[in-house]
Parts: sequence; structure tokens; C-alpha cells
Amino acid sequence: MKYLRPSVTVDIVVFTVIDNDLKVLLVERGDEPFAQTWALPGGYLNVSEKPDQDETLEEAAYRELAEECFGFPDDQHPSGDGPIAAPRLDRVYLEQLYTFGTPGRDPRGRVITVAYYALVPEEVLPPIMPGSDTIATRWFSVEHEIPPLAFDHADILAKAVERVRGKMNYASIAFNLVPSSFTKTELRNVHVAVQGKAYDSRNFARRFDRMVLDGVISKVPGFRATGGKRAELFRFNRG
Amino acid sequence: MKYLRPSVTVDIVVFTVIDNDLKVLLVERGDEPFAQTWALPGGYLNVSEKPDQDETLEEAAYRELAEECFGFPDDQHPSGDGPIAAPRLDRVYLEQLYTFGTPGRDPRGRVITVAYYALVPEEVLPPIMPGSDTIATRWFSVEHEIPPLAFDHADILAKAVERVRGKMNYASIAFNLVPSSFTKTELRNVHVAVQGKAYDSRNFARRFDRMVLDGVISKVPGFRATGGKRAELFRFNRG
DNA sequence: AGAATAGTGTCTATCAGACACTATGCA
DNA sequence: TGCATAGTGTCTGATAGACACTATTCT
Repeated sequence: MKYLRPSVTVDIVVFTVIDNDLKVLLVERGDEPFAQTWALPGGYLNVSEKPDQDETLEEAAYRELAEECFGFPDDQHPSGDGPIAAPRLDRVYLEQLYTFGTPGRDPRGRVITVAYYALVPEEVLPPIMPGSDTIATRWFSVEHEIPPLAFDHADILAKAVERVRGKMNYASIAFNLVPSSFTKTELRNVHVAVQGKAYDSRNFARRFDRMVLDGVISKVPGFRATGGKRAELFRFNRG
Repeated sequence: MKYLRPSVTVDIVVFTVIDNDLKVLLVERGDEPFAQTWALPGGYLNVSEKPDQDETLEEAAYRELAEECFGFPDDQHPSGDGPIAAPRLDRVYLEQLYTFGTPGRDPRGRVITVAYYALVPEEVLPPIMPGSDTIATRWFSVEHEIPPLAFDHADILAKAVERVRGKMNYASIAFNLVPSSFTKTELRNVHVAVQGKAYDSRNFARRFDRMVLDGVISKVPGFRATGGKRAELFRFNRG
């Protein structure tokens, strides 16, 4: 028996923290369906006749991320280091989120989408982000300014927010939303932005100090100039 | 531009606990590739020309579960209550696990599989489990007797075990591996079987009593006869 | 000097882990 | 009566939440 095949796409929920506020990257669709509607960046999975030209789901996610978020040209993939000093994808945390495939979620036919989420520090973002096949690309406050979204992208976004909020409590993912050298307050503000609620500075310092004790975080020379007392700098030790 | 479409399948990691041992359901493949090799139950997602005949990913998972685990005939879906008193799928916990799509994972071509895992109490299992298009179906001890598996099913199984182990610590999923009336020791043995390590009876009792206090568990009349002192019975309050 | 931000200590409640004996029912 | 299993209490260490003041730097 022969089976009909659905289309498979990859969508990405890209998060960053700007001005102590959790933001998500949205693109305005140029084509039907949902033309002129905001949507998550994404696109079709590349499937080739020759298996060695196929891409993995994760590679597709990185490709979409590079195109939509960093504005890479199509032939300048993160795997091959291009000649231009491009924003570094190794500063990006990428994780598969969930697969959405309800019939009818795309009016064009049966489309299964494998959703990923990414955490990107503001530090590595390009000042402007030209989309490849889209009209506009912009950061939106997750808390305050999410517009109506195409397809079932509101569900995908909700699931991604839930995942990041939960995972930040037990995994070392907050470091992907902070500069490579960061202050205690900066890291705390990431938690505040993601969870959407205050985090007592003394209680956070206790947790922070424990991570320093455990070698997860190390002090680094220098200070961050702020309006008042200078803040000490730290870095995250991968592994 | 037109895109090639991959095939989409749904695979299920079905767990149960028998004789205080975590078991997984495997089927012996009848067809190439990997004929005569053990594999996770699964099959192609039904995609129709008419959208109203399409099935969701979860429905496909339930369908495979019914066919491979309970031996339902194809036209006796859980949605429509068949005339025969069939094992109840409402006793089954089903959750999406992860989507696997590495090129080359299936030698026939590009196949994306959406993996689910299921927890089924031994109580509702049929004595024998005739597979529909497979030679043999059998429960294997996760700890002691996993044979070489087809495709990347060993990876899928490993991820499912990891998920269940982690989730059992904070979510109410152990109740899906125990009879509808259960004793304190039976529930503890489920934790022991899943985690693969001892759980002090007094420490578990403390946790158990808290759940009774919180109304998650209720005492129920009657006792379970064991070799020694009779054990009190409890039930889980959904919600 | 004043404004702004960094940095710090204690108390309490909850929870997990380690540890061993008594109570009851059945054969 | 003896065997098998159920059921129970305490101490300690780790951690989170609630709570406010002092230290430093810059203007």
C-alpha cells in the first residue's frame, strides 16, 4: 500500500532579552495563506533525492535561524565558516520543542511542523534583520505585544514559553540570554524577564554563589560601569 | 518552488510494569528492511485527500497502540465504543516524546518519525497481543533483555526511559502503571522499577501521605491479601 | 552631598535522604 | 508460632521564600 505524504516544515521560536524584557522574533508573511500576518520564522525541510544532500531537522532549524534572524545568505551556512565575520551560531541554544500536525492547521494541505526554540543573547544580534522571503522581521515583547499569529503559531509560542520558564529552573539556559561576560544583576534580570515576576536579589545571590562554588560560573577581571557602584563580571563555564 | 516530501510515521514506546520490572513492548518486523528484527510498534500517519478523514498525530499513536498492544481490529477505534468489551484506552497515558528525522535512519528514504510513549497498567493488558502486520509481539525487560533494535529505535527507547524517569519525580504518571486500586507498596514498586533503584519505604510513605493529605490519593474500602499483613487500598483522583 | 546601583545575612518552612523496629495476618 | 509483609518516627542537610540595610561609585 502506498501512503500520501504530508509536507514537513520546521518553525523556530527565537527568544532574546532586550531591555529586561523577553522578546520573540516574528516575521510578517508575504505570501498566502496569512499574507501580511505575523508568524514564527520557519520553512520547508529540505529533502533531496540524494540522501547526502538531505539536512537534519536541527540543520533546517539552524538554517532558518541564520536566514531569518541573522540574515545570512543561503550559501553561508554555520557549518562552513564564511569569509565574513558573521554572528556566531555557537552562542545560540537550540532545542526541539514539539511537533504540531493537526489536520487543518495549514489550509494548503497536511503540514507537519517540527517546532524548535532558540535562545540568543542580544550581544550577537545584528542591528537589522533582513528576512529572505518575508516583508518584515521584528522582535515582539512576549508579555505585552504579541499580535494575532498565523496558523497555530500562538500554540507553539505558548508551549515554548512554558518550556523555557520550566527549564530555566533546573538547567543552565539563562546564560544564553546574557553577554559572555555578565554581572549578577544581568543574569537575575534574565530570570525576571523570562518568569515575568520579581526575584529577590539576596535569594538570587545565594543561588548564584552556589554556582560559583560549584565551578559553573567563574569571576572574570574587570567591572561593568553602571549608574552607581561598579558590578563584578563573571562568565559561564560550559560543560 | 516545489518541495519533496518525506514520509511521516508514528512510533510508540509502550511501557508497563510486570513483576516489579519495567517492560517495553516490541514487535518483530515481518518485512524488509530489518525483517526479523525487533522494533518499536509504529506505522505511517494516515494522510487523506479529504482533510476530514485525516488523523491527528495523537490519533495515529492511539491507533497503533490499539492495534499492536491490544490487538483491536482496524475498525474498532477507541473513539467509537465497539460492541466487544475491549481494554480501555482511557487507562493509558500517552505523551509525545520527540521527533526523529536524521537522513538515513530508514534505508527506504527520508522518513520522519514522531515518537510517543505510553504507560499502560498491566491490569488492562490482554493476555496475548496479536500484532496486525507483524510476526510477534512481546514485552521485554528494559533493564535486562533489550535486543538489537531496528532503525534508530534504541535512541528512541533511551529517550523515552529518560523522560519517564525524570517526569515520575514531579508528575502524577506512576498511577498509570498500577491497578485502579493499589497499595502503597505497589505504587512504590512502580517507582523502584522505573528508576531502577531502591526507594526507602518510610521516605516513600511520607511522600504518599502528603498526596493523601493533598487529596491526590484517597483511601478506598478493602484490603489486598498478600503473604503477610493485609495492605490498605487507595485510588488516584484524576485532576 | 546625593543619586543610583551593588552587595550582603538571618529566620523559617519544606523536603529528601539515611536509618530499624513494631504490628498484623496467614499458614 | 513463625513467617511474610505492612506500616511507622526522627534526625540531618539542602534549599527556597520572605525580609532591609550598608557599601561603593559617579555626578
